[in-house]
Order: sequence, then structure tokens, then C-alpha cells
Amino acid sequence: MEDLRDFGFLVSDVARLLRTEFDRRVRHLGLTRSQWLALTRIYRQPGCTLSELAETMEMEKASTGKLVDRLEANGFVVREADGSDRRMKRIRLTGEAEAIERTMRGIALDTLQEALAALPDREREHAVETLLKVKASLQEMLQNRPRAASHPRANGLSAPSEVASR
Amino acid sequence: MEDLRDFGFLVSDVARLLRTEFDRRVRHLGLTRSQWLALTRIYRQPGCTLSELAETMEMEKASTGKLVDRLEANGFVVREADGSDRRMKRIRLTGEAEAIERTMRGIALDTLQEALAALPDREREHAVETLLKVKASLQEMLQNRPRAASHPRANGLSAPSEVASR
DNA sequence: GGAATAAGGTTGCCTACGAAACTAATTCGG
DNA sequence: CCGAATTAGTTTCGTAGGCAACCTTATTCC
Repeated sequence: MEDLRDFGFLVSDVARLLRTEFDRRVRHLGLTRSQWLALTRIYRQPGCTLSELAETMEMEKASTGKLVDRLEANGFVVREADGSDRRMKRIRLTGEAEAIERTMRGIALDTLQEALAALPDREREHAVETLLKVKASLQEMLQNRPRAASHPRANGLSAPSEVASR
Repeated sequence: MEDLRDFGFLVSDVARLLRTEFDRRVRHLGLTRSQWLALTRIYRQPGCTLSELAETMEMEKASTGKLVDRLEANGFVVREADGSDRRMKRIRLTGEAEAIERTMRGIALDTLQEALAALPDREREHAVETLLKVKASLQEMLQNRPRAASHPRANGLSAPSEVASR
């Protein structure tokens, strides 16, 4: 019962360590893990819109937009207008992005391989299954309470009291 | 072999979802998950220095410092000078911080319980063991290559070649 | 056809972290 | 005892991501 929390800590720790290590290995390429992830998605659905990308990356549109901003600033991606719907912009990889993408993929594999070296295949697969369940559960939790609907932006900053419960 | 990467994605996804869900639940208390974590550590070692805290939180000193900045700004923590060594400051919880800490602890437990509801105890324990191994492995990786030692800041920005390998 | 609504993006603000560079204080070696 | 190395913290900069509040187009629905 007590190690329930351990699980939460551990997942966060591993995620952070993983990202840090990966970032170090690819710093010289000018990309980060998140950016490389985005590239991979865009590679698989060229010309996707921001909303689509946000969807497949399971992130907010705003965050995704900023990610794309940086990718564009670094010349890995371009936003081009859509002919029929002037609201959306289609995202495409630039040429060089692809080569980089392949390199990063390799580094990612190396990193994981090293980090999981001491893990029997069975154990890793098991962990993946477990994590998938937890992820699904969390997605449902977040989805079923996606922030107090739209407009009711009634009370501004008033802190909703309750503090010492439980 | 291919789902090696899945593992990496999953861990990051679960960590992100977990933090988001938790943040939503405690937003009204004025604390975030990271802040609450820090409070817990400080609670267990009152009067610790920033470096000590950074150590136990397994984070950089700079990041830890900013975390403490926010906690202090919100009145949850104070920094007081040390008598013997004028460099360091001792960190202590304020009174109200403790009550909050207890509340947050409960919310964390609830959140985890919900997220892991569909998981048999055995499976969760198994996952914790696995994650511990991975974490240890990553810590070693990061430690054994903590960025080009101290001073040898020789070749400034020259990208270490290798780009299109693999 | 015109107003209401929805969809696509962007901007602003906030937290979280890491890396590097810098200041001040302390310890160490000769 | 003094200068060099170490240690404690901070500051600056950059990336990542969430939430809320907009514009701007499209759609829909009287």
C-alpha cells in the first residue's frame, strides 16, 4: 500500500533521467528528445495539421505549436498554408530533417539498450504491458474531467478554500 | 527489439499524464507535484541545505534552487543563514506547510490508487522492481559521464562530427 | 443570409529542469 | 600564511508542457 507512491516517484524519476541522458547524447545534433519525437510523427504523416500532430503526440495544441516553432526555427520543418481551409497550416519535414531523424533513432535505441541492458526481455515486455494499462487508466481519468467546460469563467483567482482536509 | 523504444515512450507518457492529473487535483492548494515532493523531503530533513536537498531530490542545484524560490514565495519555506558557514542557507518548513503536506500526500495516494486500480498488487510490485533497476542503470550512465569534467573547456562548440552514422 | 458556434492556431503566463558561467566563502597545499 | 582549488548558491538562457484567453476562418442553424 505504501509503495503505491513509490510507483509514481519511480516513473517520474526514470522519465527524467532518460530524457537527461538522451539530451546529452544528442545535444550536438541540435535536437532534443521531444523534437525528435515530433519529427518521427511528422515523418509518418507528412502534411499533417497542428491539431493532428497534437492529437497523435497526446499533447495540448499550444504546447505542440511551440514545439513546432522551435523545429521551424531550426530549419527542420516548414508550415505551409492549406489551399482550401485558410485556418490550418500543413507541417512538412525539410530534407535534412530526415537524415537527422535516422541518426536520432539510432541514439535512442542505443540509450534504451544500455539502460535496459540488465533486464531480461520478458521483464521488459511485462513492464511495457503494465505501463500501457496505467497509461490507459490515466488517459481516461484526464479525459473524463477535462477542466470545467468552456465558458463558465466565473470566479477569477479566489482560492477555493479547503486546505486541511483528509 | 523494436518495443525497446516503446518502453521509453511509455515511461515518459505515464510520467507526464501522472503529473498533469495530479496538478489538476491540487491546483487549488497552490502547490504542484514537484513542490509537494520538495516539501516532503524537507519535512524529513529539516534545516537541510540546498545542496543536500538537491542531492536527495536527484536534481541539479540550480533547478532545486528555483523550486525553493517558489516555495518561499508562497510562504511554505524559509531560508535562514547558517552560523558557521556564511555560504549556505538552511531550509525549513513554515507552520502551514505541514498541514498542506498531509493533504497533498492524501491526494497523491488517491491519484495513484485510481490510476493503478486495475493493477494486481503483484503486477505493480513487479513494475516497481523493474523500474528500480532501470533507474539504477540510468543513474550510473549519467554519473559515469557527467559532462566533460571540470575545467577542460577546450574545444568550445565544435560539434563532435558523427551525424549520419548508423 | 446572418448570427451563433465550432475549429485551428497563437500568445501570454507559469512550473519544471538542465547547462554554463559567476560570486562569495572556505579549505588545502606548500 | 597565501594563493589555488573546492564548495554553496545564484543568475542567465533554453527547452518542455499545461492552462486560459484570444483572433480568425468555417460551419451550422435558424
